[in-house]
Amino acid sequence: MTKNSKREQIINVALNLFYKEGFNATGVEKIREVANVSKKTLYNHFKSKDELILVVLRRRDEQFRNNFMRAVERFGTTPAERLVSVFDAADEWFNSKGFCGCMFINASAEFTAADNPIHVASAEHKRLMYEYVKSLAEKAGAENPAELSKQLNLLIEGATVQAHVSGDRNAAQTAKKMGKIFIKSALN
Amino acid sequence: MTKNSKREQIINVALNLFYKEGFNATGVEKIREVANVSKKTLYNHFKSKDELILVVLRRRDEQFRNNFMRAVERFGTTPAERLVSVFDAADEWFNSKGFCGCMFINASAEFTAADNPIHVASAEHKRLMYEYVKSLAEKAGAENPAELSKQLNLLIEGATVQAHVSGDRNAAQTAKKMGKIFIKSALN
DNA sequence: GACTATATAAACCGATCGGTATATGTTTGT
DNA sequence: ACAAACATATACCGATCGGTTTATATAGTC
Repeated sequence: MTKNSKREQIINVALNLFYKEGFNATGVEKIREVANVSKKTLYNHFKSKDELILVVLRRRDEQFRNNFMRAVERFGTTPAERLVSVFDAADEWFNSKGFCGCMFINASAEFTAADNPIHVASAEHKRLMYEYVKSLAEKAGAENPAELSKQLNLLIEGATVQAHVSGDRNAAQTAKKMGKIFIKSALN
Repeated sequence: MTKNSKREQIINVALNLFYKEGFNATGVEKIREVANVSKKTLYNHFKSKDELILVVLRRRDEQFRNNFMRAVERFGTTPAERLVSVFDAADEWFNSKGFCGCMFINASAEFTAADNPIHVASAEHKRLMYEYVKSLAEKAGAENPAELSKQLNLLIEGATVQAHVSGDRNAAQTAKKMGKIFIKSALN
């Protein structure tokens, strides 16, 4: 039970620090200190900082999509409703305490090269979000689920940026109003 | 004439390195080396790395908006056309060599605190882009120029993220198709 | 009770960080 | 021709970077 507790502790601490302070700005020593763990232990579990970042991103992806999907289900019941609910889920996220933008957009900003494993992992997260919304669109009987998902995701990304960079607390509502038009049109 | 050449050289080099490699990942020593300048000279012109970053962001804002506006004017002639052209300008940008996303989104990702001067400067750039599109919307006689500008900017942000994170070369075209709907609706 | 795995603290590595100091040129305007 | 302004190279500062090493302690398993 306590077998993986150290590892979990490191991942959780690293996730919070990376999200709030950034990846390059967060030193391994800081993570070690906050996690209350020896450096040896940290490097027993992760062979490098880059590997830790990748593990953290995988964890964040799981947590984020899980939370997002549960929020969508909470805000809507029918498939059609749930397409709209993605913006309510986004709204809740933007206005949650400690919101610092999208961790994967942030990661891509620090690791700009497209072939960097960290960048690739970020793109993968976006692909999974796309797949999720596409599956919602399919269940709702959208005309072109792939296109609708791409459109709704584009709106979410845009709202996320406005919420973070410009501190626009209503960005999700703006996007929701826009998204409804495409949803309605796709469900004819 | 060569009076400010050192200063200009430093700004240009720093701009390129910050954009391609990131802010925290780019050391002052690297900038000094590439700019072929002594460290003393660099610190005579800029009292700290943070100040240099702020100067670079101001420069980037000027260059970017200037270039963007000229592209918009190149792609469209009437005010109504030019509202659509913002997506052509974005398209050109996304597919230009060396594209690494939006420098201001990237800056906000590294300096997440909303009251950080660097973050504030990024928000200011977004505000100026908003004002520009709003002025286009006013000239085109849009019903609600402020709302239309916010919508179109949200689409541009979303496309920028998709283009950078996911490497989607067609993101601007997706956004253009979406934007046309709001433009048409606003111009009734 | 002995063995193995995992934990610890702390010293240490070379490299780099942002930034300063010093002492010596090289322009530049008058 | 001369002084002020700006340039240079280089050494230096303490702090931190990512990562390793060593020697010791604390678990859980047979």
